[in-house]
Amino acid sequence: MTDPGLACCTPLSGTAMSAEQAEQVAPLLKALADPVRLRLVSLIASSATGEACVCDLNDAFDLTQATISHHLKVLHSAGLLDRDKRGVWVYYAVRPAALAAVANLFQAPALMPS
Amino acid sequence: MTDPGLACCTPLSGTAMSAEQAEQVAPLLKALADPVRLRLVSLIASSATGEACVCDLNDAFDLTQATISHHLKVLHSAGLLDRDKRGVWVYYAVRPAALAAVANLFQAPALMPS
DNA sequence: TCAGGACATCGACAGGCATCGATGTCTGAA
DNA sequence: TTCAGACATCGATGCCTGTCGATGTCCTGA
Repeated sequence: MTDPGLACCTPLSGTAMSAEQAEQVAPLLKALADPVRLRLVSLIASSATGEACVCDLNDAFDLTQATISHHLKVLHSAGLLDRDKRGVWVYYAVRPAALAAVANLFQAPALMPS
Repeated sequence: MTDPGLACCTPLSGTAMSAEQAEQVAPLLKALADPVRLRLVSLIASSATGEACVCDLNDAFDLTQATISHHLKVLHSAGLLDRDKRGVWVYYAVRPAALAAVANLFQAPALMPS
């Protein structure tokens, strides 16, 4: 739409992230972009053993067990949590690699120019 | 729900982020949790001048000008972008403080236990 | 074998969101 | 004053999502 001779500003550089990269990372951010899920990940990550069982996570929220289970499924489907069933209880643990992938976003030049 | 005498695991630690913290950061992640908006921020952040005008951003996507304008509004409303109208053109620039707030999330012990 | 508990799944509902075409607003130039 | 272009806003539409109650599945202990 913009005529080169009348460009309003310098053309955009080529160091920005690609559409493919954005499509890959956005689902991770989407999974984390909810207060409940953010706290769930935080609760699990900050536990002494690095994991937490669903029963304790349920107690931390004023939400139905079905809702917590749904949020855990979303986080698990996004690859942010590992699921381990031990007897009657189910334990969730964070996947450091997935979290690191998001963390790298905010240290890459594509997002943090300084 | 869980009887203390029959606890399935050690109680959750207290270093996790608070509900208020989660409510504050989640909107920022939500604004970034879209491939188009992620690329918009990346395009702006990686430009030589640290800002970009809407006309160039429009050209980078196969989307309507109305849609791009909507996404820019979302990012601006979330506090991630600054808006500066100069004559006919509008320039958007990233707010490093807002991006840093999100980046700090992934370096805080509440999310990154290691 | 059976009962109870932990967790997942299902169906439903309300609200939110990405996208579009159409239209409005503002600015600079003729 | 008028016109064209840059950008925002509006209304509509179809899809996605957070939440719930109800139900299903699986495991353990009696």
